Amino acid sequence: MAMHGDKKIGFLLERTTRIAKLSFTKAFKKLNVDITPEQWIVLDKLDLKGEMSQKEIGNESFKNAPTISRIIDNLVRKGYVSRTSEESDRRKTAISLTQEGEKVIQLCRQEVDALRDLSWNNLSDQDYEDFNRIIDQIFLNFEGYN
Amino acid sequence: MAMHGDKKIGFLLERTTRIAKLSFTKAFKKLNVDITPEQWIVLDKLDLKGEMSQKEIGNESFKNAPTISRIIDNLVRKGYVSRTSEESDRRKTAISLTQEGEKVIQLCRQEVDALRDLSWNNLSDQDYEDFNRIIDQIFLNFEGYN
DNA sequence: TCCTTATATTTGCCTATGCAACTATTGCCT
DNA sequence: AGGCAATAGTTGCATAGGCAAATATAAGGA
Repeated sequence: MAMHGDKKIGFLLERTTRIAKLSFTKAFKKLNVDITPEQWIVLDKLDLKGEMSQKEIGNESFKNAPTISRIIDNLVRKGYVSRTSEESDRRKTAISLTQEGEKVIQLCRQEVDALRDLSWNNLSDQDYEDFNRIIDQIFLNFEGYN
Repeated sequence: MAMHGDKKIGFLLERTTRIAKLSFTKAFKKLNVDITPEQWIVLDKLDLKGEMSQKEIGNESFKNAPTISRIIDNLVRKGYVSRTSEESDRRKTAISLTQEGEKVIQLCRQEVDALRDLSWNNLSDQDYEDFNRIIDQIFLNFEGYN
């Protein structure tokens, strides 16, 4: 395998992740919706799956417990989700979308999809498949190191 | 072009970027060097290019001025770089590696290279080229949105 | 039942990053 | 020269995220 020095993996990932976040941030601002990309991820998960515990949200979005806890704090403060202590296991809190939260989903869904499609401009279906495969493998490689 | 909903670009990027940073963080810890991946990026740039202004460092690493300012603050506090006001233009500060900073580079270089190679395990040279091309195009696509 | 361990969440402290506002210089134009 | 715009850097305030420690609750074993 050849050298990988000319373009640095960390740099490529970091730079593109950052501009992706910025783009989504601008999209929400354009729509006059006061959420961040991370908050969108949580709202979107709740929309797809319904009520979830913070632990479940964390597992599915690969974020740790403190991070999820604080993102939920902010979403509760904005009135987009609500916390309810679960009866069956009072360690858990059930997180669910409020009506306001559902409204936010409605407002943003189309633009989010459009932006995701835009990110694949000038790239083929084959590129899409390759990218998914490669970035998953890179993830696994790092996972093995940890 | 087909739908891109099943795997979400933001998620793929974010997850892999995060584990990459974590891996580098652990590598530095293993070496008993108290730097972060971001601080490494700056030290590495300075090692390659010699004295640079904060603006130059920011341009090359795609970080904004406040971020660079604070990363440099931390590196100065640790004694790995020094700030000198430039004579020709006193708005600029010349940042340079200290001897301690050079020592850090020496200590880490090998492990950083090894980790970068490891990230390409089970992937071909073609994959490497494809990934670079695709992620660059994704970056450009988002850049057009902004 | 009592004790130990595991799990879910929260909080404190730190770095990185974004935006906006502010300071200090330099450059340019009239 | 005088004044205004551009440039380099810093600082305040916010979110995200990492680690470690603390709290609350549940589960399992002696």
